[in-house]
Amino acid sequence: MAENEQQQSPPSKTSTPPPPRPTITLPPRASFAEAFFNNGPGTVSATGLGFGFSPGPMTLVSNLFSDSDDCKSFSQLLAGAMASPAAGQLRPNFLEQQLERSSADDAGGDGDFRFKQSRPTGLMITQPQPIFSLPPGLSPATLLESPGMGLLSPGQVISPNILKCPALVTTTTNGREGNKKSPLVNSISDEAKLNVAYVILFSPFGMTHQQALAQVTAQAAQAQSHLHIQADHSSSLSSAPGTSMTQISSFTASTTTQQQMPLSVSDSRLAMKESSDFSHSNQRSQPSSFTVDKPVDDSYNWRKYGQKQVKGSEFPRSYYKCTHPNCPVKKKVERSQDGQVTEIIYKGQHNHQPPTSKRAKDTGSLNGNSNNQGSSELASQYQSGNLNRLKEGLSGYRMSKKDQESSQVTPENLSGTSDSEEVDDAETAMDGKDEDEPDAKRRSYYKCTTPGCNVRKHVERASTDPKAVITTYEGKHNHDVPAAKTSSHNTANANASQIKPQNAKTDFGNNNQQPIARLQLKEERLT
DNA sequence: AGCCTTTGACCAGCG
DNA sequence: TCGCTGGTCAAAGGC
Repeated sequence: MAENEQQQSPPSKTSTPPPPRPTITLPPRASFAEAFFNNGPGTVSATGLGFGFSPGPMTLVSNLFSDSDDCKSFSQLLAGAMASPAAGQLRPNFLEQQLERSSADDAGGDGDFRFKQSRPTGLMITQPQPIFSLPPGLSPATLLESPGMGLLSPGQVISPNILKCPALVTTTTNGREGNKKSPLVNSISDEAKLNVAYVILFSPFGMTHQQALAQVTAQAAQAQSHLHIQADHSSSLSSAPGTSMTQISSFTASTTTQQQMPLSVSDSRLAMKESSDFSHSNQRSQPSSFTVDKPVDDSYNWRKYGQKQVKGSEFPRSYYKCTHPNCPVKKKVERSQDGQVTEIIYKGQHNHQPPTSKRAKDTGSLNGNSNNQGSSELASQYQSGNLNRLKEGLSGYRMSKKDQESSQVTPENLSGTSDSEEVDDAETAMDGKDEDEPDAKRRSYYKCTTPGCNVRKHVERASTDPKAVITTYEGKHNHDVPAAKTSSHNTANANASQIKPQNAKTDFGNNNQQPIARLQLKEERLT
């Protein structure tokens, strides 16, 4: 860390110093163990159905929103998912689904990629008190529309507390590669970036989403408390490293990931944070000691071949190549001075399977039985499984010339594709997976009944636990949220209300704030 | 010995 | 053409 800080002295060349970013510094939170094992009553599933004791990916996300007072770190949430018996039920294709849907969401083709298509039209944002300020022009809605909220499903009740959480995955679209500016983002102050909890929706091409998940999971071992809310006028969503943060690591040291964003199929952008392996026996809140400059653990071996201070980025960018012979994959990693990986951009596609045996060093695991390792192994397993088919299907996405050249597929590039086909492919692939899975899931499909609205919802329930639900949305509602009405389907809201009755309003001090509206899941009925 | 990181220099694209 | 910038090379050194 210190090494990084020292070596990354400001470049001599003049570069416009980025405006100060709103920084949220969190106080040390409860131990990881507490958060991990005591999944309190505040748990709300993303779908509102509640995962209860068996958190899944969505639960992780939900937890972000369910946690009322004390922010649980995303790491904690992830860790919880991995440790849970339901971890095995973690939809290996969950992220894929998100990917699919998010991709499909872009059918709008307005060039302004947002995950908003997946967002609820009226996400309810609850907040006990103002926690942070958003830059002028940045409304909560904007926040939620950001890719960072890609996993948020309609109906979720979101607590801005999420914004206090150590954020995990962030995305950036900057530089020459993805300078898609969104009107919304453009309205945001320069250099302001949004750093929100971002569950790996997209993985790097050669990397399965499971691996991405594994990485995030590995990161779960690292409790970090910092989050920047920044709006980057030049990016749909950027990762913003924390310049100021309260580090709360409950684990033993080490490295790995965090993730991120615009998705690429043959190439994705991934923002990962270094994560720590952890041992359940050591889950005290304590200052973390990050091991910096270690390649993010994504099951592949990388060799750093360069580092540069990139203009527009306050942090140096490192260049890595996959060490596998003839593998063209490269990745760019930006780290903050505190060692946090703020952005990872993959380029190319691995032409090989991930190394079967993890490098002993890559994670810096102090106990050879880290989650990280397990995660990687898990990822590898998935890698060779049906997910590959899904990935292959994804590779069919159209890429713009630029992206083809860079082997990157940003969400923008996905627009115009036959999302329905892609989704179908994905679903087909997943169906095939089910056949192999002893733990069959039940796949329900819903469609918004509003005329002309093509939003679809896919609800998966574990056969073994009806409460274990993963809901993925496809498309964007082209209509307003129906008038609020009591609905048994509006469980999310109900749950949220139970959990945070006091957080009935949002106070971001933003004029663009929209009236609180709770998504009516009920409207989406199977057709 | 092999692999990796570091780091200054070089190159190519772009305005 | 020139300067800026991002990306890459490659030598040196460390582990």
